[in-house]
Order: sequence, then C-alpha cells, then structure tokens
Amino acid sequence: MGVTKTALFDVEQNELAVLAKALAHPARIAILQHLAATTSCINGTLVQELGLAQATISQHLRKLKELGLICGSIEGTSVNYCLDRKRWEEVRLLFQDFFAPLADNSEDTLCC
Amino acid sequence: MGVTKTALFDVEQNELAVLAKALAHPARIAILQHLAATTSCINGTLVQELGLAQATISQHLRKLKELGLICGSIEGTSVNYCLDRKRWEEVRLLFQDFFAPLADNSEDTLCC
DNA sequence: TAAATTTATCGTAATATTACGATTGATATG
DNA sequence: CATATCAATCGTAATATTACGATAAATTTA
Repeated sequence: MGVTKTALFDVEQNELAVLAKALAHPARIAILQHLAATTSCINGTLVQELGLAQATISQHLRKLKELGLICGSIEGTSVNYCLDRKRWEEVRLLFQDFFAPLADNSEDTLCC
Repeated sequence: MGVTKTALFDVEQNELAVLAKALAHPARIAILQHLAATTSCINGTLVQELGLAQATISQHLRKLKELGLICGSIEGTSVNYCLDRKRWEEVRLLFQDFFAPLADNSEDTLCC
C-alpha cells in the first residue's frame, strides 16, 4: 500500500495530479517564478537565492525537467535553465479548465 | 531532513505549494470535479464512484476540508459535501496569477 | 596536463503520503 | 432500547518526498 491507484482515474485527472505535484513545493514554485521573471538562469544562481543545498536544487530542477516545464542548455561549465513556454501555456490551460466550471454561478451558496 | 524548509520562502510561494499539494492526487481532483459538477455529494457515493476504501476517501476529504476547499453538513446519518465557492474562486485566482506572467510573450523561444 | 568550476548523481536519513482494516461515534429505524 | 447505517478516526504497512554530504562527470582555464 501507500502507492497511488492511478488506474482508477482517467488520463486528465492523473495528468493534473502529476502537474500539481510538480508545483507542490515552494522551492519549485520559486524556481518557476524566477524563470518566468528572468527568462533564464543557472543552477548556481538558484543555490544562492533559495538557500538550499546544490544537490537539492538539482533534484528539484530534474523534477521540473521531467514534466517538460523547463529545459537546460549547457553553457560553459554551467547550465542555462529556462521555461518551456509552450508547455507552460499547455499547463496553464489545463488548470484554467479545471477551475473554470465554477467561475460563474457563485451566487447560490449551498452548504458553505 | 526530509522536511520542507518553509521558512526559506515567502507566504505566497508556500500557500501555492500547499494548495498544489491538495490537488496532487487524482482522487482529490476527481472529488473536486464531481463537486463542481453536481454541487454536492456524500462520502458513500464517492466510495462507489472512485473505487477506493471508505477510510481512504474520508482521508482525502479531510485534506480538502483542512484547506477550506470543501465543507460538509450532516444530513441524517450521512454527510453532504460541497465546494466552498468563495474559496474556490480565491484559489482559482491564485493559480491564474501564478501562470499569467508568461501568457503573452510566447514568441521568443530562448533555449527550449 | 593539472587545477578549478559547475552540475548531476549516489547513498542515506528523516519525514510525509497513500491505503486499508478495524474500531468508534453519531444518528436513524425497528 | 437494540440494531442498522454511515462517516471519522486509529493503527499500521508500503511507498514517496525532501534534504544534504560525498562523489562523479564535464568543461574551462592556468
């Protein structure tokens, strides 16, 4: 036990959950915000800015890379990371669609 | 070790991460989608629909309740759950703002 | 080539999450 | 009141996540 029962849910539900998991850590939120603001950065910069160990940052970057949210290109001895804007837009729309259904009929309060 | 270093990040980053964690499981996505579609439901219905054990569903519901996304009102021997629409809207805007910064300038591709 | 610099990966410890059976507590019904 | 019904909680096992030191791999520079 202790393992998510992926088979019980549909593709969209699993995809959303996996993406949410990628956002489920303040360091990864911070990394993405930083990339969105500066259009690029290197691992070393993040280590100084975030205050986590180099190995830890690298681990977070790998997770974001696995989901296609970012990519890195080697530049000398360092690596230049940036957002994958196409993927970013894709994910943005997925979350938008998830939250949309309730955006309009907010007048009837039901049990809350 | 193994515990998230919350103190290193600002309030918004931590809040987003905590909310993302709430969405980081397909069962909770499914529950929220269901509540958004039907305006209310009971634990028992979800047990049948999702195929997870009653205790597991209850655990997921508690997590969503803790974040204020849903609430339940007792109705006989069962509990009627529904979305907290005000909170839902709040969270929707938080994610919208998070994804917004990159929504426009998608023409320059950089390293990706 | 040797040393320095930078990132990735390995190994490991601490903690969190997921899942479920069993039990408890609360309300309805006979 | 006894029993049935339904959800919450407890206890526990399996797995995942987070963090970091140490080491490896790759590239630049002296």
